[in-house]
Amino acid sequence: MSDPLDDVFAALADPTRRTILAMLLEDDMAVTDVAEPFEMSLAAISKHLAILTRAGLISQEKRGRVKWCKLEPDALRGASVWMQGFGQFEPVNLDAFERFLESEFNTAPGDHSPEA
Amino acid sequence: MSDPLDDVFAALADPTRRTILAMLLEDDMAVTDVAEPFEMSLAAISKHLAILTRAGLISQEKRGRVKWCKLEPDALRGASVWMQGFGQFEPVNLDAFERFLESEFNTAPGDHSPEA
DNA sequence: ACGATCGTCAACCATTTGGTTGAATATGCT
DNA sequence: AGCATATTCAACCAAATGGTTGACGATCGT
Repeated sequence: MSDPLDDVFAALADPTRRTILAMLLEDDMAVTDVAEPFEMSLAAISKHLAILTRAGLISQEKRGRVKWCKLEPDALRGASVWMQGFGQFEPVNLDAFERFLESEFNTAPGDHSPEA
Repeated sequence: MSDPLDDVFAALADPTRRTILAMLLEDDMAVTDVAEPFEMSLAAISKHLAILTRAGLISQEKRGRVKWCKLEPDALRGASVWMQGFGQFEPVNLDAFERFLESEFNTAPGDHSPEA
């Protein structure tokens, strides 16, 4: 009954969560490591990660006692498409959009070289 | 001290507000007319519009006793760019993106034909 | 000047959010 | 077995959110 965009945008509305996503852009991380740079409890970060998971923006896989967090960038697609409905642009042709991105950046899928 | 993205994404997280934005895509509207299709008080809509205004997503101009609401799609740019930092796409060349959109849809700026 | 319309304000309310702490659970190490 | 580490759970809290209603100030039409 509730639009997934609700969860995605709500998840993105918090700066801590956006920072977490940016961190995960570089590499998958364990919950404890995600929490390390923040001045807030591990439990708080755990909640943030749960929210990101519910929004589909990350996935969490438990391996041993460590739970690994992985960015799921595809979850941003819906939101991105929605937003592109504004501006002067018409409802967007995603296939063409992807072709455009490919030709622009010549990037193989999943091949993002971390800059740090 | 607080990131404008906080306000933009928070504004977008509510389905009522997203619907309002979609309505304004077709045309500028008076507050009362924005409120009409919703089953909630005018005051509630007025608050939603205030939130959209604070996020920069719309502007409001009072002409006579009527306050006109106008979509400000540029406010989505920052959020859009932020999001495009994810996925497999690298930090995006917006100019190229716009050229792409132009060539795809061949649409004069502001010329959006409403489908309803 | 009067009444109707447009929109906001103020007070209130229930629910959600973002954080805390301490206990609990699950796994790994020796 | 026993202890340390990784993570969540539960209870709690303050503040923010999304809604209501009723009163209010502006402006329009007659």
